[in-house]
Amino acid sequence: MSSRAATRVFQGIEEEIATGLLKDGEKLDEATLAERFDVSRTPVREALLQLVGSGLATQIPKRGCFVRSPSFREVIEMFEVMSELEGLCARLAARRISEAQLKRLKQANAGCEDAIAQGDSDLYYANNVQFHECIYEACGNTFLADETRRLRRRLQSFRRLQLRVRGRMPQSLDEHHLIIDAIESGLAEKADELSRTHVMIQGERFNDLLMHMEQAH
Amino acid sequence: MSSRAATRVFQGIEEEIATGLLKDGEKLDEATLAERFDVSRTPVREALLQLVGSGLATQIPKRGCFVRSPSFREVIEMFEVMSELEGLCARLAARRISEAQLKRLKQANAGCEDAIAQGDSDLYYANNVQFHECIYEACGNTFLADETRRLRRRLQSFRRLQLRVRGRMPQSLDEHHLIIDAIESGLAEKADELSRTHVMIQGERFNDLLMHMEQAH
DNA sequence: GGTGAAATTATCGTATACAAAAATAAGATG
DNA sequence: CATCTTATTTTTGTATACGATAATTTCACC
Repeated sequence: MSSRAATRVFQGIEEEIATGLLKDGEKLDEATLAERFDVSRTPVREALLQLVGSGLATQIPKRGCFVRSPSFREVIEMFEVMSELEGLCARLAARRISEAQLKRLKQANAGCEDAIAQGDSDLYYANNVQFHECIYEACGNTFLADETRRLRRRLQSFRRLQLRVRGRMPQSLDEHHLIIDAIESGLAEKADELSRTHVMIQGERFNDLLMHMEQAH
Repeated sequence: MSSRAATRVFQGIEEEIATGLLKDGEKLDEATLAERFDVSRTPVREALLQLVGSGLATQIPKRGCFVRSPSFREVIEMFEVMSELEGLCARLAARRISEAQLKRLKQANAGCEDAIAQGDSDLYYANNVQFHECIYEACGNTFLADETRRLRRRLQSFRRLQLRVRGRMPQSLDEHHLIIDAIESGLAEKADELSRTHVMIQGERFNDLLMHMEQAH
């Protein structure tokens, strides 16, 4: 955790948006937030600026900031882009990965297997992050890796829910194995294709999940 | 022009970085900038935050902000991502473009032809922007379009130089024609492939340009 | 003369104060 | 009673003031 109040507020608001405490369209009142986080308006304003920068809020001049949860359509659009970026990472990784990186990639996946054996979805989540992180590093394009992480972060809250969807974890693991094989064999196009569908399936699962949640209502 | 001082300062610094007045690694001193733009430190700090957010500066806690021009390697990396995004835009556009959008796409390209006939590189640049803008709109993915524009904007200063490279404009136009044909025929994969190479050639040309500039020294 | 510690200085990060603009409420007029 | 105008209030955007931390300088000691 950073010692800066501004980042504390930023992460705080970010989390409240993710957990649904702050809903879409809700006004982010500077004075109220300042009081709630027990700081002055200055760090709150800095946090709001960063929120706008990362797309979680919109700012209307002289009218204030408002929560901007992406619409259903927008989430699908983000998954469409995410699948492309992940695909590119995998394609490049297939050409550029080192032995050490490949080893770590396999270790991360082994961690995923253990998590499934233990039925621990949080542990799976952590190892899954590692798995993808290995590919990002192996792609040899720092800018691409950063951009992909950024988008992954934005999709995080939607992604985490998906793992709870029945039967997703074992299927995800199967896909990981195929991706590793393709990368290890240097089959760039195959690794790309597999990764793209790996992500797009998550997008579709998100769709299923929404349907399910709407039915529950 | 915005009425906000913060955005004025942001755009001002942005331009000074683009024109080379502020060089890589140079310190962005809050007090100095405040005096130069005739505002207080508050809007300067907001501008710096935005600069950091858009990757033009880095911030070291308790030590201040510094200009962060992308390295040669990073520019190449950005082109690598850009080519992928442009490719995705074209692939989706091939599936989703409307008649009206296709018409505007052809008009933009006709504008490019005129510009070449007149030998006007600025006019070519303007119509070229229109050409790509049409594809962004036609891809039917607002998020993708926004992200691609964002990256295009960051590469702008490097891109503009390239058109001056000998023989680039006519070649670029040929590529446009092929892309239009692929999109019109609904050949998604072909449109993707053509667009990707279209951008990557620019990356390579940027490479050539750098070599040339280094020789001139 | 060189090295290390303490004092000084500078700058960042935050709080508060003020000004300007917009939203809201109140009142007058038809 | 509705509507337009005007006054009040709320809130944003900017300036200034202050405290804390890191960089720098000074000075003692080896």
